[in-house]
Amino acid sequence: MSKQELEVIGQDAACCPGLSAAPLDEVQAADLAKVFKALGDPVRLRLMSMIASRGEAGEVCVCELTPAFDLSQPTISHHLKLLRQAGLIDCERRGTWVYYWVLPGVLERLAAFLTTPHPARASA
Amino acid sequence: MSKQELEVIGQDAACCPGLSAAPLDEVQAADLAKVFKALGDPVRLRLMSMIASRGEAGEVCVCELTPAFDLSQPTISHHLKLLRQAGLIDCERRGTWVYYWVLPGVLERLAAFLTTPHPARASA
DNA sequence: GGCTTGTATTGACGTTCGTTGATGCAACCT
DNA sequence: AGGTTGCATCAACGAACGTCAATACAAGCC
Repeated sequence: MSKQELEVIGQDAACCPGLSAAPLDEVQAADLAKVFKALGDPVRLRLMSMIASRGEAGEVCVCELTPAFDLSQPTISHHLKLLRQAGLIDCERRGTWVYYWVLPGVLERLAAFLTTPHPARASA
Repeated sequence: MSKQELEVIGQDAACCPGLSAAPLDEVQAADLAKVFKALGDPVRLRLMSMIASRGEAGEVCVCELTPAFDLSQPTISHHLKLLRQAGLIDCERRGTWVYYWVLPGVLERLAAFLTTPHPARASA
């Protein structure tokens, strides 16, 4: 039920130069785009928000997520899968229920990627 | 050649509670999702990166962007339009050429949205 | 065992997206 | 004026996406 995510937002190192640091090469862009694409849907953004608002080490049961939407249960399950494949969340089954949480540090690394300034070239 | 963008990432106020602050409502999620969706394509991410790496108040001529890709000129033009409609960049025509730049503060606000912590409820 | 509940997967459908060639428009240059 | 260059728009196509009903799987309970 784990290990299927991307390793894009680096976990260890600073994933990549930063958006403004230098032009991204095709590989970096393709990997990062998957993460942003995962966030680029209203349902998935709300799911992320509902999970993330539980705070550090917080969890949410799927049974709390599904009824918050006007969508079928398979659809919610599908969106959760995409968020997981993007490396944003993970889940664990406990008894009958499945709990989701935000992978620690992912949001911080994404934010850092967006704001890392370019290396204000000394020559200019 | 301007005024067609979203006003999602707030310009003035802090746009919205923050992803982890509280569950997003449908309207906030729909608006924010458009921004992330705009970044959710490898070509657009590279375009953003190429423009952003010019730094504050930096500009890039389209004539520099197009040849960096293995895509037709209309395709690049289309992606630039989407980034502009998402409120991430703007452009101006000067003579024969068109120059693009990143709207100031947008990336910072997006990053803040991702990392704003939830209001560590005092009761817990 | 069989029944029930919670979640994931499958297969299909309509819609949106990324791409292109053709065309249009704006500005420069003789 | 006519020709050329840079960029945007249009119309069309295939691919990817979001959604659902049906089904399968997992775990608890009788």
